[in-house]
Amino acid sequence: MSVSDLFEGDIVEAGAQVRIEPIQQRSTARLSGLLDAAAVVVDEVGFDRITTAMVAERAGASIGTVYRYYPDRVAVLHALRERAIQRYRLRVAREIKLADPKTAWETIDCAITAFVEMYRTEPGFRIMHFADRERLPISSASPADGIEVGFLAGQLAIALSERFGLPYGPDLLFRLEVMVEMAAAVLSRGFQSNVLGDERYIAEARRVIAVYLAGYYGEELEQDGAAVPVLESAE
Amino acid sequence: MSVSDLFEGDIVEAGAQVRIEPIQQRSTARLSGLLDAAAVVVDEVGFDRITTAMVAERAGASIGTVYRYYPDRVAVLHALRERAIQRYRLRVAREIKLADPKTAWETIDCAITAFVEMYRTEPGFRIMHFADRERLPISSASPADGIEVGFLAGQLAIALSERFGLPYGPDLLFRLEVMVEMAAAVLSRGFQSNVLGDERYIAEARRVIAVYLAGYYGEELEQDGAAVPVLESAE
DNA sequence: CTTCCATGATTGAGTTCCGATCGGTGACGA
DNA sequence: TCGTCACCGATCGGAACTCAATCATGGAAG
Repeated sequence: MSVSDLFEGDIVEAGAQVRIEPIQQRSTARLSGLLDAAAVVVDEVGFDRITTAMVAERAGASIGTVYRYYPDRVAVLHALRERAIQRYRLRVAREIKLADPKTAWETIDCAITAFVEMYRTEPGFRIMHFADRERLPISSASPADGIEVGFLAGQLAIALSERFGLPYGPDLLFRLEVMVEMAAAVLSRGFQSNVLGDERYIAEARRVIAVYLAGYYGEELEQDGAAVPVLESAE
Repeated sequence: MSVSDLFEGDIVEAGAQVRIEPIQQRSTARLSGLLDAAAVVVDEVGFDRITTAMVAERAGASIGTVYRYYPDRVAVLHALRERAIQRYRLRVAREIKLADPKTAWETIDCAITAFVEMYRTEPGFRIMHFADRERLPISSASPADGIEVGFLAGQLAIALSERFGLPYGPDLLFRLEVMVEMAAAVLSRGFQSNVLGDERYIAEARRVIAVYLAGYYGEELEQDGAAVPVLESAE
């Protein structure tokens, strides 16, 4: 089983997203068209100001059509987020196939690269960072572990343990969860003032994550010839 | 000049927050009462679902009063965020007075402690992490540096350079900006599933920031017997 | 110290606008 | 050709927001 396969499967939808599953073909196009419109509108006016009318108009549909598929305004945003997550996962998979990572770090780096790519090409991707996550239960792995795991941390944990022998368990999940939060925060900060993404923040995100990973699992790490500060295994 | 003084002054309000500055005393109470109500409502129903009617009722005021002070619904949220920032700054000042930090790291650690305290005691503090920051320009220091600096990073930069000799400049600002993002992200994650704050995330946030700081400015020191990277008074 | 009143503060019914519905119409596919 | 799917948009309910009337305050005048 290839690492990238992990990122290509379907994940269970958390809660009913759409009211009606599309049957005919045109409706599938409508559905994604609505989300496309929502994505653009989000970029244009922000979350607070988005209205269903805007989405409908932008999608060339009527109000009723929006409500045929989504129960309310926020459900549209949730769906947008879900789709963004799905697409991000696919992009990670693609990136992994492309880069063929030989280490755990390179694998994680693929996830970072994919994240940056998404920010640059996917309208409305900011929703990943800014949406109110409280009310967006994500598919969690094992609450019994005393930690709810986001989709990315969960998938990476499986990939890294199976492929590169990192010991699977609460510790790995926790650390990946921390990594995901840190990387997402710094990267998003890089896109806050610069739509193309401030390269300094992007580079720093990579470096920070590399150091963090090395601190727990790695020895020394070379990158571009420059000596990167590395953390020794604590304890 | 004490370090904590830096965190006690007033900062310029970014954009007109309130329509009318309160003159009489009772109105000041009303204003903060409205924000108190908003904070509670935010915690209860989330951002999307908050209504001006809820805020008014919870504050024991009428709808009209809300609109006397705030131009619209989102303005209330913005004001709530501004106040949270103000209170956080005061709390950092208090924490610094209390802990009397001897190193740059200890100073930053005060900011972390204050952040955790705020999460625990200040209703609606989540707004710091979840609000759409795009439309909330914060008082920036010097856009000419090629980097917009958040209030915290800016203040910390001044404090750390003046008190502990860290070289002031774009690099320091950038690194503090990164630190702020990382710490806020990990800490907020710790409060996502646990209202009291998951201690593992809090501890990890401290550790990560300490390591990051040490990576640029520090050597190693001892703390609590365990080898924890700590920053010496630089220079 | 009391009265008085200009002005700040508050109210809540009313207006506008947006979120959401639903019955009617058109389009697909079998 | 008919049953079902998809779409529309007038319409309703409720939330955002206004404003003219009313109340409260605190300082000035006596």
